[in-house]
Amino acid sequence: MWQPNKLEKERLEKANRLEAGGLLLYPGRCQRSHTVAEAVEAFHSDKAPGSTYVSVVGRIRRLNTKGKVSFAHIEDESGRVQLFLRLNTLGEESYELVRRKLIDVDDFVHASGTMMRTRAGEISVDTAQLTLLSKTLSPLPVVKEQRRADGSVSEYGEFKDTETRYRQRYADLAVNKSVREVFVKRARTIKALRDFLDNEGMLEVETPILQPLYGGAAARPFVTHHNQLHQDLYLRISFELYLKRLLVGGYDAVYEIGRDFRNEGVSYKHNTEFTMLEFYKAYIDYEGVMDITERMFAYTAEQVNGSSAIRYQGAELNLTPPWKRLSIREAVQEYLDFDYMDFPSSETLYAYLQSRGLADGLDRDDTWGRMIVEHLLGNHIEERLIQPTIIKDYPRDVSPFAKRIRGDAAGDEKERRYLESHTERFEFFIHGMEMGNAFTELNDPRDQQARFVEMKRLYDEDSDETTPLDEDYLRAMRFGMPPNGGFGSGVDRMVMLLTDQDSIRDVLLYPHLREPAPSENDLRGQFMLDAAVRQLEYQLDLPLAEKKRRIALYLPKVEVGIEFRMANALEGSLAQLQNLRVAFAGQLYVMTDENFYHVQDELTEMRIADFWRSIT
RNA sequence: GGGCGCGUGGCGCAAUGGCAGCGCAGUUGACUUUUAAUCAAUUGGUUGCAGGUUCGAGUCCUGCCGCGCUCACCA
Repeated sequence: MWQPNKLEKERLEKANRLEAGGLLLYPGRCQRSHTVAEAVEAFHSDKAPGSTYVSVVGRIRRLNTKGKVSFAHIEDESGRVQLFLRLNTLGEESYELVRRKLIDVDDFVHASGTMMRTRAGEISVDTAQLTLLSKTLSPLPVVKEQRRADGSVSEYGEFKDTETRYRQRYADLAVNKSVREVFVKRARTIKALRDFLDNEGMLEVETPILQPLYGGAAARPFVTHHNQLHQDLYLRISFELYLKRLLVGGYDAVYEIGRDFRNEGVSYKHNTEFTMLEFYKAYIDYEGVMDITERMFAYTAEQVNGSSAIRYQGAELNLTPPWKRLSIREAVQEYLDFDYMDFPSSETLYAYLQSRGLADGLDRDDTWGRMIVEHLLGNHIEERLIQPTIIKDYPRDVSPFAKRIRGDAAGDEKERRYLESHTERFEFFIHGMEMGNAFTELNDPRDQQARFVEMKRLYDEDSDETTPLDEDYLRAMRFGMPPNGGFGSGVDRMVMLLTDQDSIRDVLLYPHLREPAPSENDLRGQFMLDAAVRQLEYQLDLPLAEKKRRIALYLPKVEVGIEFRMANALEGSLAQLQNLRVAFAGQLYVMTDENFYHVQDELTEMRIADFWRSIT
């Protein structure tokens, strides 16, 4: 339950006074003739001064009450404009609302009047009519701006506590314009990607989010259950297998932009759910995908920021094609100065890396491919790939859906082994961050089946790397899948690049956060209700209506003061309960999964640890 | 999950273990061209939660909760 603080009580009081005076606090409609930006524009193209009459709406962001004349800035999505509020123009009654500050900063208002310029030079609405559109009961955080002579804006006071900003994104957006701009650019990014892919002749499709079998990537899935069908379902970790089935169905090229879910840690570049873009195009290989990738990134950057050269975290990045392309083998040669093909097994490679002092944090039981990709590339090379770089030709055991590399070893044993153990796959990196992944897709059903089996042999059942064998996917492939190139990329990371944000959370409107501890008031209410409901549910066999009646009677009698998340803790471990202190009067029953305890008939206060001891 | 850091009025921040303070916002008053308006007065706090050490804890110790950074994990 909401417990208004001092500021909120003041606003509630104002709201009551306004309402008592017959004012509508939340009228259903208003007449808007211009957006704020249009109103300013109209003033500029105004031939005769004072001839432009506008009705604008917005939220009050600044209010300067000064005797018989006042100034307010209102803001709508298009920008801000000043309201010039004068007793003579506005009239006694309306002006009184302003002068008495019954209309506050943060309220939504409607203002009508002619456009004018104040003596200080600011274009303003000479307000003749001011109407409240929505009364704000909780004030937003205070942020003041100063516009300097050179046009730059500096802020005084900020709303920057990250936790509150993420949990109360609406307040963050309402106060921080730069945050709003990020999400405008995000929308433009996704639109640009769609436009680009549509123009490439690809068909946008939608595939299941709930899948009976997950696959297409190496990640732990979320599991859920369909009650009626008695079926476990996975939230997808990628779209890959469903999209490629569509190429079997006869589409030349398909793409999907949507949400993936991975049950893994969060970081500045990982969120449990994130937006993925995947496309598959028949009759091209990974070289073709590279070309599309480069053009797509350059195009999107141009659409969003007006240039394919961008500035990210102080670095100048040029997304203009062509990008640097090199094989992972060449990358290791270039950055770490050795040829890993000289160490063709995980044992020999590990021994060599140890001798070079490069084995820190490396698991000696890892597969050969993982040592190269996860360790050498991931830990030693990735962070140095600042300008867009395509790294291609990956070891096979980490690439179960990519086609073997082509080429002629010409009798050279080392080269023969290289060709045999590598696939036509590439990842690309910008500013040290992996941006996407692509292959010449495997379309030989026999090879694909062998890969599934091989993965099962190489990785434990519960390893992230393991990919469940998908019989239906193999069946689809047996019907004939055209040769094709596929692509997958994290859209959030792309938005990070284009908006110069260093955390994925800043490009997600609602990033995933832990459940916060509920306030004591919430707990009090929740606990009282739980206690009452439980008492009735388990002690009395009554019709629902009677239960409700008794709950209503019972509630006021229960006086509970607790200082923790009681509801959750009761289902938690004993250790979690140690610090709880519970005080209650009246009859109270506490439920756990197995037991049902009658606690006390009279006032009791004890630590939960003691309570637990007394009943076990 | 490990390490480091942070948590103090609505927001931003102070406080060698010794009276919890400042700015903004708010409230009251003055002001008919302000724009971080100004001037005068003024309200507002169980310092994330629970224990402990101490004559005395925002500060030190322990546990817990949350957030950030980082490592691990991770296309």
